[in-house]
Amino acid sequence: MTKQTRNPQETQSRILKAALEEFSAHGFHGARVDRIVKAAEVNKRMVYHYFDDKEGLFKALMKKELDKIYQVSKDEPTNSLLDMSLHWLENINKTKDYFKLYLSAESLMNSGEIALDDEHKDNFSYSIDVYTKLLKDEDVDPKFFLLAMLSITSIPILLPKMTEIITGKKSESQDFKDEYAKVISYLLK
Amino acid sequence: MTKQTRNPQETQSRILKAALEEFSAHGFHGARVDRIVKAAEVNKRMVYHYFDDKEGLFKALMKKELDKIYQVSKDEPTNSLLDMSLHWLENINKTKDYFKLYLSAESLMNSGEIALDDEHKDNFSYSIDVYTKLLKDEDVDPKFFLLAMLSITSIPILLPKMTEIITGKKSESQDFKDEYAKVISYLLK
DNA sequence: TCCACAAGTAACCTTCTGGTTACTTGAGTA
DNA sequence: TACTCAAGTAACCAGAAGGTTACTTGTGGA
Repeated sequence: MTKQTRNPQETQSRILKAALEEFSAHGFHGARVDRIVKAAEVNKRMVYHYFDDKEGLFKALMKKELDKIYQVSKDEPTNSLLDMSLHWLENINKTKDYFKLYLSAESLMNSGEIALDDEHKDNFSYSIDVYTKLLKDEDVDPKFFLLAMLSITSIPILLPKMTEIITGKKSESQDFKDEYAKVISYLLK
Repeated sequence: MTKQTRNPQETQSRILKAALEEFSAHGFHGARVDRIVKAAEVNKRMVYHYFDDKEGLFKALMKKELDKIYQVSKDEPTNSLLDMSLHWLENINKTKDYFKLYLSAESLMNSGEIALDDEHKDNFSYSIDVYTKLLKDEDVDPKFFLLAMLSITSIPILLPKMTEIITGKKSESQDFKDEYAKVISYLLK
């Protein structure tokens, strides 16, 4: 196999990689196509060739990252509330990018600028089922419980700066996770 | 007092009001000065006259909204973890706008586009003190505990769409608050 | 071997958008 | 009353940003 002068798949994945960086860091409106193109070292035309427009690129990324959520979801334990929550905390790095992209999507959806596919919405039914069983004797709506758990695990991703200001640790660090896991254990004891 | 044809204070507050809407809905980069100007029914020049530039306007808003946080903080009960958390949930509408603005500020800070005044950082020391006392016999770092409580109360604001998808209720509704309060009670029982 | 089409390039275009210029008008005050 | 300066207006501008045009080049199949 000789080195190819053309490589559509690599071109696409280079674009996606650079776009993920850009959208995560700056959000949809803050992201610059020219920066993506430069970082990916591809011709600008290629972005439009493969993804139609900025929005198409964004949606392609969302889809790709949603798959990673499924991966983590697949391995979720079902035996206890605590283990489930710790599982999501443990896998924060895999779900991180999706949440960051989703944050942009939220306001875009609210202002009617984009509509997300339904697969992004059907994402929670499995977890709700499990929570329903585990919480059947409690006066707590499993859907609201899920939201609370989601909150706890996603905030360090969505507000890394605030997280660091408050706790003094970077949310990616093991130190952070260890100490935060104690809080979750305390809440679910 | 005759009706004035000029009213600098009202002009400023009209700009601020419209800007809050715009920045909350679209984030800093998604916000459009022209839309703010149109909604506020003022001349575009006035924005630059009073606030220098888009960033100045954004910072002025952040400052204004931070004051509301202090208001809620001032009335925070100190007797129990549960009451403290419920207090923030109860006052979600007052703190809402600050959180939404802060969300923009996070990525702007990370990419070095703006720097926030220190007052936005010193915001948590009081709560940490209270938590420290209440948690003195537990193996839990109060700072991390604060982060968890902050997460739970802020996510419905930051991700209203996701909140609605999961729970089926709008995060502003009393229905939502009542049901969510049960989760918090369960966690802090 | 040749052809059709996907892959890739460079330069360009249009619209949007934050910000400005140059000006007028009203209000407090000496 | 006249002067000064803040308040307000309309038209304009430069540059940024997303997207396109018109073109060349490589590759896989008939």
